[in-house]
Amino acid sequence: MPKPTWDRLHPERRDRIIAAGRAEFGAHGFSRASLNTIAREAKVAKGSLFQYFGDKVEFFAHLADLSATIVEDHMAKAIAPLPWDTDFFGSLTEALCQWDIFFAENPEDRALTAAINLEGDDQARMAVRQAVNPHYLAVLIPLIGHGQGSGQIRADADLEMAAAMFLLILPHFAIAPHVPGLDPIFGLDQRDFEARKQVYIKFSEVFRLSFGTV
Amino acid sequence: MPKPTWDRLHPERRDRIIAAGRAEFGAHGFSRASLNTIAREAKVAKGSLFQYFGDKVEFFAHLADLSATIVEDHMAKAIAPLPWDTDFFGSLTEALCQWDIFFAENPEDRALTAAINLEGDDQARMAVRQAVNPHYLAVLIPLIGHGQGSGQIRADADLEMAAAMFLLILPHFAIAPHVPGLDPIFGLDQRDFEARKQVYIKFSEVFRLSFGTV
Amino acid sequence: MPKPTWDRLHPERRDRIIAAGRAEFGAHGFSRASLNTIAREAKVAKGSLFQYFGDKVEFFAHLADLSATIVEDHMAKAIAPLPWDTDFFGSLTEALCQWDIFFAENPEDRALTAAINLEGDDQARMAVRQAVNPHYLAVLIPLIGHGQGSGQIRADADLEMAAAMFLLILPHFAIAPHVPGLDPIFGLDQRDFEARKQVYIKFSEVFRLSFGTV
Amino acid sequence: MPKPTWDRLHPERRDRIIAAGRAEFGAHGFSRASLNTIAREAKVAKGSLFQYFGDKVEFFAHLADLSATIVEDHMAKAIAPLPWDTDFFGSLTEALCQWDIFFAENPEDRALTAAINLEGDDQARMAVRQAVNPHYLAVLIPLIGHGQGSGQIRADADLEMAAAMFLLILPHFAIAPHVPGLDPIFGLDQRDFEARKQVYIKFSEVFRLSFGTV
DNA sequence: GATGAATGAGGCTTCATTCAT
DNA sequence: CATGAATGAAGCCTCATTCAT
Repeated sequence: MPKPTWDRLHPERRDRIIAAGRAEFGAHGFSRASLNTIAREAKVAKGSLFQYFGDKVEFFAHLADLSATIVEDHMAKAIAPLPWDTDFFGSLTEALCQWDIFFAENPEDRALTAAINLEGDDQARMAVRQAVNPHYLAVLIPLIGHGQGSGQIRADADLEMAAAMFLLILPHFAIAPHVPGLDPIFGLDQRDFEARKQVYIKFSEVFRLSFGTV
Repeated sequence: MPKPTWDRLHPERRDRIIAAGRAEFGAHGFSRASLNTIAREAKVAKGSLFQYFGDKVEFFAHLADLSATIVEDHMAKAIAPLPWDTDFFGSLTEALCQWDIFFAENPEDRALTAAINLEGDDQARMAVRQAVNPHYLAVLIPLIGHGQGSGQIRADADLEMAAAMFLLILPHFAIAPHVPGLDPIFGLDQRDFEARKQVYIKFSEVFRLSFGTV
Repeated sequence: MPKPTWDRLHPERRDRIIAAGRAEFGAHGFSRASLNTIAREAKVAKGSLFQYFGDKVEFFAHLADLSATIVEDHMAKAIAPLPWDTDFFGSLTEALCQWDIFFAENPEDRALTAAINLEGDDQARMAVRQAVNPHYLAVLIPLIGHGQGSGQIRADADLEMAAAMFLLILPHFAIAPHVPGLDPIFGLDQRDFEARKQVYIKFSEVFRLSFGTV
Repeated sequence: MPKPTWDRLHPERRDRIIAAGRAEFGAHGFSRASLNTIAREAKVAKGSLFQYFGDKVEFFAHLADLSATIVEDHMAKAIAPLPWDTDFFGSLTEALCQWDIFFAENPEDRALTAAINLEGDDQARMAVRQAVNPHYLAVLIPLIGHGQGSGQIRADADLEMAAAMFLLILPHFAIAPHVPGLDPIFGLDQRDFEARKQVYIKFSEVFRLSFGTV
């Protein structure tokens, strides 16, 4: 989606632009982020940005894609060693903890995730989610399939429903602990990691009851 | 939250402002909504808005509160006649259908709900959700309690978790059928009501398995 | 076409804006004129201009209308005393001289006329000519009718053709003496008034031969 | 006027640049045409254009020259067979029809002619008309001389005036049928060819009365 | 209590031209 | 001779808020 120019760019320059973009879009969301600010922070002429991306939406979508790739890679590695075959739902809890930790430790990716999920502009949201969703599903789908293959998820379970619920709840778990006002019940934003872990345990349990074998 | 002036206003004038505000905030979300436009549509001086509300956020929060009240009232009435005592989860499906229908038939309340849930500005989002959440909970909490009282929800079920899941999924069910790109799995935005009803049935089933008595 | 605000404006402020607008549009034509410059020269906030006019085109059209009104008023007065009844074509020559003199002495109206007639943007040109043409015709039509009424223009002359030729040639006579490169044959831009007068005499003669009684 | 490099260019490359330039300048006029767009359409590096032409004006002037050459060649051939010696003014009508047809069938040359005649930038207009006018006159002058030689134009007619009028009216007849708002009286842009032909007949008659022998 | 004119910073985007490779 | 990345000024327009009337 970026223009060919983008790929031919000196890596150091490209990195400056990415860094500035991540910071700005993360801090203010798509609509209120300023390309002026990004250009200034990246020490790049305003017009240059438009040599690389057709418009603001395209730029945001690219950053979203990059971030989602990072998240996907990290999570793929983080959950690979877990004992899914023998303890699917325990591994799920652990995966949610890893998820929590990752976003706690990577505030920029977290902020971008928030920006992506809270975008109100139709066009921007569609572009950005189209870029991001495949990355989520690339991890989720095989994982759920694995659970079914190992006999821990019921053969007749509705996998679509499971995936849909994850797609709704994962961004929430990523963001809510750090964005005030998103979760008025658990108050995820006001608890420490240990307290949050209890929530993840409960959620895994809910999931087991709904989709797991008896 | 509105200034005292607001309440002393001629009702017809107040209604014009509310109507214009609902339309504008619904159409563009908080950040991109224009007070200029609202004043013009309401046939009211720009400055007047600031006689009634301290700022844009306060105005938005008030409209959100009003809308949530409408939704709460409607849903309370709609679900009262359902046979919760004898068929809690069937009633839940039916309630979700009513929920779907209400937002299908009331595009302005739906658009406001979307605006509220997708707002990226921290301050605005907190203000607005603080105004809205109590209305959701006012319906949800007694209902869940009722399910437990009638023995259809397990005595040891985690009611907080149940409420939290609802608070996450209800706005989604309200918005997703009409906002493109929110639900890439079920594709709620591309299905007719009958197809969506199947989703609600499945969700009730998930909920029964997680929280219901055996 | 201007917004109501425009008419309620303090006259002195309005005049400053008009003066700045005439100067800038006259100097650079519509497309290359800068609203920034106009606002600065008029000592008015950039945004204010948009309180008075919907956009750049509307602003330009208003200035064109004003200028055409000035020209119409001036010419109506200037040609009223001429002996049209007894010497139509002599009066025509004299009227063309007056026309020449007016634009020689009023460089801003001349520049605006040039800007109007040379505008390449379709939308702007249509808007602006719609505003201007009626003023030309308000003088031309009765005049030509007069010539016919007094028996100096043939009864069977094609008045439409006459009007059309005037509408084409009048702006040319207004502009060409002061804009280089428009008239490579007579070289109107390189001659003094007396030499130009010879051209007007010739043109009147052409006109007499085409449309006058024998 | 182009740099020497231009002539040494591979013809196919040169043609791509010409085609892209004609399309862009014709579509938007000189000021608003974009060299970026031209380079992209011609599949040529932006910088290359500046190897062939000193600047935008020079490029435009060259394209104008080319187009005028095409028009001149076409018209010279088209009017050669007409019976100027025996029916000068009938031939004139027919020539105007050919003129109309040519520009109806060659939208790019027409658009360029419009761009040339409506250019508001002094420098650009002078450059471009200097390039174009000789082509017009190369056809007009001998033709008018011919009319005089054959005794159909009066010996004492003012040929300069005749040429000047043509130079004003020919571009108008070329453009007005296809550019809205240029001709509010005849409404050339709203008529079909047959109706326009009536205008050309009338114009020839006007010309005959002014300059023809009795 | 109502008005609405004024503000001016800031929004995204486009452009002709240069110059190092 | 060709390339195309970089520039940065300038473009039009929008906005929430203030304040004198």
